[in-house]
Amino acid sequence: MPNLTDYIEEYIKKMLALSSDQCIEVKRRELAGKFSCVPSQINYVLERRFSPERGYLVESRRGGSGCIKIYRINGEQAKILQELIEDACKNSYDSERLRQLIERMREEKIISRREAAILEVVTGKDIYEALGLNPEQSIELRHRIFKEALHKLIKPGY
Amino acid sequence: MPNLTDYIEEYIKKMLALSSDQCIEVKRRELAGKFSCVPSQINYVLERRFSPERGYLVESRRGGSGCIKIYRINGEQAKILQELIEDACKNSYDSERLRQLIERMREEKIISRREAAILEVVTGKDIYEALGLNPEQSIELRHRIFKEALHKLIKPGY
DNA sequence: TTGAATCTGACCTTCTCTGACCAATATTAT
DNA sequence: ATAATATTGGTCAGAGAAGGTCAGATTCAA
Repeated sequence: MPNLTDYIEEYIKKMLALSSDQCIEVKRRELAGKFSCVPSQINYVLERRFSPERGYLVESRRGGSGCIKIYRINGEQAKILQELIEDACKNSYDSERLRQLIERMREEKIISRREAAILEVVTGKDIYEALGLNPEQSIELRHRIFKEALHKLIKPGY
Repeated sequence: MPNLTDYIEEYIKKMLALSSDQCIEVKRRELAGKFSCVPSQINYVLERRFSPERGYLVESRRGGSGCIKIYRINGEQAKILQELIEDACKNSYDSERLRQLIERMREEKIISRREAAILEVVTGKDIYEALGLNPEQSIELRHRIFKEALHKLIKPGY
């Protein structure tokens, strides 16, 4: 009944549960070997079942003794991230609201201080007003930028 | 899991930490001997892990009693960024040019991949075109956003 | 039956490591 | 002094070892 992807997912989750720090390291080839499948199957599983949206982070290194690291980001963080994305995608926050969101993301360590700094600058109203955009355009643009940036950041691989 | 390069990097960093003045001197052969590898491996490590972009400076002297000096430097990144910014500020780069600049900064490790992703999104032309801005406004805005974001990043503390 | 999820394989990129050969500098012999 | 030699470090191409990507085949479920 369950398929290969399910088994691999289950296996990884067990490993994570056994790990002390919510973080495991695997070799793609080895793991694939353990399930007698092609290595890229592992990528598929990671993409589908261990995405940021589901509360996981994946990092990897190529080359000799390369590996794949899988982190569980704490449930709170994951929830906040989802909220933020949904929120931000619904509709136009004013610049103060956006600023608060960014601040919160930084506090929750979803983004770094530098990333927050960039986002604050590019979603601040000063830039747009100085250019003679009307308020509607300005809000729309900030909103758009924020959304796009967030989408980029939660993409697998980032 | 760590590989030879990691070990050598770690060793050098420990030495640096122990040094009083953020500067150490090593013999390439000796160091290679300590890790049972070929001498050029040391060059590889220095190139990959102790680049200026990562905040290090390497000097060497050949010949009898030659040696390699490794310094930890501060503020070098800021200098590189300053130059880039000045260039970008003088010449109003188009979106492709900006993209290349961002790419280069990422390659040089001045900004992270995530930071690069944000910058690429916010300076890409797609966002502005969809909003019906005329080309001049669009260019001006991208330019401004890029400048502001970078200025923020090189502020002390970032 | 049809569209989404799963799975495979061919090909690609990145990182590491080695070895042969090159370049520079100090030391020693003449 | 000058030339020869020894001692260092530098460069580069290539092999090998991971992991990544993507299109297409297959399977599954509505």
